[in-house]
Amino acid sequence: MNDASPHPDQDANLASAEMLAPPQSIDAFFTRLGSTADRLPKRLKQFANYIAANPDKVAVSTVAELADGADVQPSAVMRFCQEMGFSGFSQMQKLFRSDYSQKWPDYATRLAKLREHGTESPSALLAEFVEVGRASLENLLTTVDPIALQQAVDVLARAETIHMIGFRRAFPVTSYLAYAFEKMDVPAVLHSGIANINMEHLIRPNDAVIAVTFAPYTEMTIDMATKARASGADIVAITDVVTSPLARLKAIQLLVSELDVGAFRALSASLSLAIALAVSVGAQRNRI
Amino acid sequence: MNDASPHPDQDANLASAEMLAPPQSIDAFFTRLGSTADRLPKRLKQFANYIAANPDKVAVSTVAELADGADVQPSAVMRFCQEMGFSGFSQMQKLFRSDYSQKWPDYATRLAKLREHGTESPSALLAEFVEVGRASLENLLTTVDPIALQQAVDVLARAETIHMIGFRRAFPVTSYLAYAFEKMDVPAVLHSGIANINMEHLIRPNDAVIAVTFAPYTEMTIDMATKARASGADIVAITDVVTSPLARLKAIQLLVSELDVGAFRALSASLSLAIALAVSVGAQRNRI
DNA sequence: ATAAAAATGGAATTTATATTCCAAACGCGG
DNA sequence: CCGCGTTTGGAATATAAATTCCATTTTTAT
Repeated sequence: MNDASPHPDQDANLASAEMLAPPQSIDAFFTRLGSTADRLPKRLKQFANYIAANPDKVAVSTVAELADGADVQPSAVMRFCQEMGFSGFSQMQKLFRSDYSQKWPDYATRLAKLREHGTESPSALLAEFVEVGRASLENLLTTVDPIALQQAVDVLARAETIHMIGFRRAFPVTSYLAYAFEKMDVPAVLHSGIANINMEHLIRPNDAVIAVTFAPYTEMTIDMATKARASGADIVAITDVVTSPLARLKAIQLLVSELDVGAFRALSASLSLAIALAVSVGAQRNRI
Repeated sequence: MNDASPHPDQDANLASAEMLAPPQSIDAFFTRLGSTADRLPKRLKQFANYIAANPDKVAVSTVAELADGADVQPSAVMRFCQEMGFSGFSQMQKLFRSDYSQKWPDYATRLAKLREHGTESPSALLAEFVEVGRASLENLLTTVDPIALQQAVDVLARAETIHMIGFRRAFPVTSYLAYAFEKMDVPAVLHSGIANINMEHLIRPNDAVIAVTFAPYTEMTIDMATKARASGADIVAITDVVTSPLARLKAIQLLVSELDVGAFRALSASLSLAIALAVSVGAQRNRI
């Protein structure tokens, strides 16, 4: 923006410990934090991240509590406050406290307000997805059969290699599974369909497959799962209804009914199921 | 409870200073206040009215400040607290403070406890992810700035081509964006990093970039976003805190603070934000 | 590799805040 | 109008919190 400014009183231009007016608002505070965080030493950055993630705690906590939460020393908190331009913690807390009472209108009323403003604005749409996501998550606990889930975990924990199949709208689910398995050192292959190479022959009898697909079902997912089944692998299906084509394969079915907003859905429930599945499998494998 | 007692120790029957269990929730507190207020002496009633009218102040004020606001003496505040069953002001304030952060409860310790209890069944884990997902979704509405969101939509609707960058745990988000944009015929490129081909030079000045990364930030995402910025493209950042490295790029920041379960998170909030963003962009493009 | 500078952790100190105490004021029944 | 229990204001004390200080460790530059 104002690069030619002769007055170098911008945050960015301040080399270091020069005294500097304290932020006058929470917004100003976080703006400055964003532009300063890089330059901060380790512990101060650590604390900066903590309050960036927990801004609501500042108003109602003591230095010691915050320090504890961020896993730093109280003195580091003090240095941070001074680095941000405050005289000390108390002054900074005063800022957060003055902003605090404005936050009283809770989630419910905020949502209602957003709704009133018409479904035109992106925020209203976001509110829709949030609401639908919450509902889907609640449903998830009733649609997923705990026994089936346990079976799925057993099967996957026993498998030599886990194969993940899922395209288009299901791909975020499989790619997150792939990430989780990799992080836990579980041998797993993501069949991404890149270059149209079919890696079906990689699937061996002692392997297991996680197939993810929702109506309208992707042809390729069904195909690949069918072939995998033929070669003796177990199938765990993450899908939407019992009548899904995957049912025919004697797959262990984990059902997710995700609600739509228009033509799209939030995928919250599917992702949550997937990650819970992955972590359980990882835990069970390492336990052995 | 104690049925043997001939003295019913209900609030209503207590004439005066008998010790009495402190309220366990804000609701319980106000219920008791309502049934006790009449019996209180003048100054204490005066103070009761004050906090009934300003409940949000209790968590962030000192005794002296509240006393001042209600125009009573600090000692009156103390007597009030004790009359309500608390040991003193501090205990009462603790209740008000914990209730506030109830919106974002202390999951870290709660999860630690759960893990000690050995509740490692897959269903229990799933329940955790569902719970955390719900909390994250609720928070999403407070962390995402509606104005920034609108800006992001404008920028993306105006762009010739939209580029999506995000790897590892962020990849499910970008891949879902890619799916949504494709379905709405919005020209968009998913930079997947396949074959280590850098497609940075594809990014032209009239394009826009959606960069998605969460701590610990993926180097490549930052790199690519930086280069894109250098070639004049606008950046929309989906990230976790303002201290994110993407802040430096004058990006439009959409903040999602997702809670962890162990080393993983449910991604519910991030996905919801992403799809709301995509649909808004699609709608706005087609409107023109 | 070494010295200088910066950052850190923890204890010591200062300051703010909660809490208690008591004398004075008040209201009430005689 | 007087005595007695209750309530009140304000000062005194105890407690907890913020802030500073300094010795030790870590990083940076030479």
